[in-house]
Amino acid sequence: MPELPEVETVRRGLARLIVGRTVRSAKEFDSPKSFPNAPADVTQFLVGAKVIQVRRRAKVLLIELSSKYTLVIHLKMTGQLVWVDRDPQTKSSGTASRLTSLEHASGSDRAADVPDNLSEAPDRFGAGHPNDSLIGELPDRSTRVMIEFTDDSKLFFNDQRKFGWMRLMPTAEVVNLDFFKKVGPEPLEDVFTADQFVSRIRHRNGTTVKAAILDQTVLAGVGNIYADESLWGAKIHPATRVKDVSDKQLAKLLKEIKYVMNLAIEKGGSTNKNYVNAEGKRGSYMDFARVFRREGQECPRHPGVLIEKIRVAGRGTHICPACQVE
DNA sequence: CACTTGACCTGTCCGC
DNA sequence: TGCGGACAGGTCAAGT
Repeated sequence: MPELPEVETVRRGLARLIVGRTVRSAKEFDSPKSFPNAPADVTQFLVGAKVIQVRRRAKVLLIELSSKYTLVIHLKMTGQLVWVDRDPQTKSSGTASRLTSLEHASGSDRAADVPDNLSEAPDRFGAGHPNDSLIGELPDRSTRVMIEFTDDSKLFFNDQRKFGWMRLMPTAEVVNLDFFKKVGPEPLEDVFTADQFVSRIRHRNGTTVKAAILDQTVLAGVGNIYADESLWGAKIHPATRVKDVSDKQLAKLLKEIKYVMNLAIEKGGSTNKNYVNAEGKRGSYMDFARVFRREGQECPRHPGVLIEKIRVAGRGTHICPACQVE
């Protein structure tokens, strides 16, 4: 799925595209799997409601409605939230300009925290053209929910693997979800310090450092791509036990997590395969990735040394055997 | 309790 | 070309 930078990119797009719009109807294509709310709830709290704001916590999107209900959405591996204007033919020309800045979310434009030795991301050319659309005519076979607004524009929840979910619930009850009770701090918030990170990750001293940063209760938002990218940045082998990583190395690791996530947000996220933003466009971080899905290519720090793919924490894992020694 | 593995699904790619 | 198996950005539940 989308990891934190991808979900944040979708959030920013939705904040621009759907805030202020009013829901006319909602249709679920594979009831009740994706959207199991009772039809009566949908009628009462979704239809007729206006979108107030779009928030994010960890990898979860929260679309707040004027009905005091919120759509809570987790995209998991292949989920997409795509907004389509009412007339697809004018999509490219009309979409962005027609929608003036309804809201700019706070803290959006913080500068990337760039470690000095990594001030330039390797700009090897990847396959992705940042604005390529991966979306054809919607709905398609992966569409699970379609929400139509009163201006005839539509929001599609597509999800090929059907791991994702969408729930309509009272806004006041969102904080009581088990996931939100357990999930760790937001890594990009300034109040989350290296000391806190070290203290939290030390509770996972017995496992590998990669498993620990993928653990959403340690910190929120790291997934497989940014785990590999940040561990390479910090020159830590992913299979190293947390107890064998020094506080200083862990502080460096957090700095790298912040760096890759900020860079990824700047690049509109990573499109490995399915991910698209709220306008159906891919992200370009993969063009800047140093190790993720680059097995067989040279390490940017070690010309002649090839990146390897191994398995750590049950996940495909990319390392430079020269800089990341267990 | 801490940690690891399988399950959830569909699609794609790779080797035989 | 067809078929089986492995694998894919996440998170739970069940197992050790």
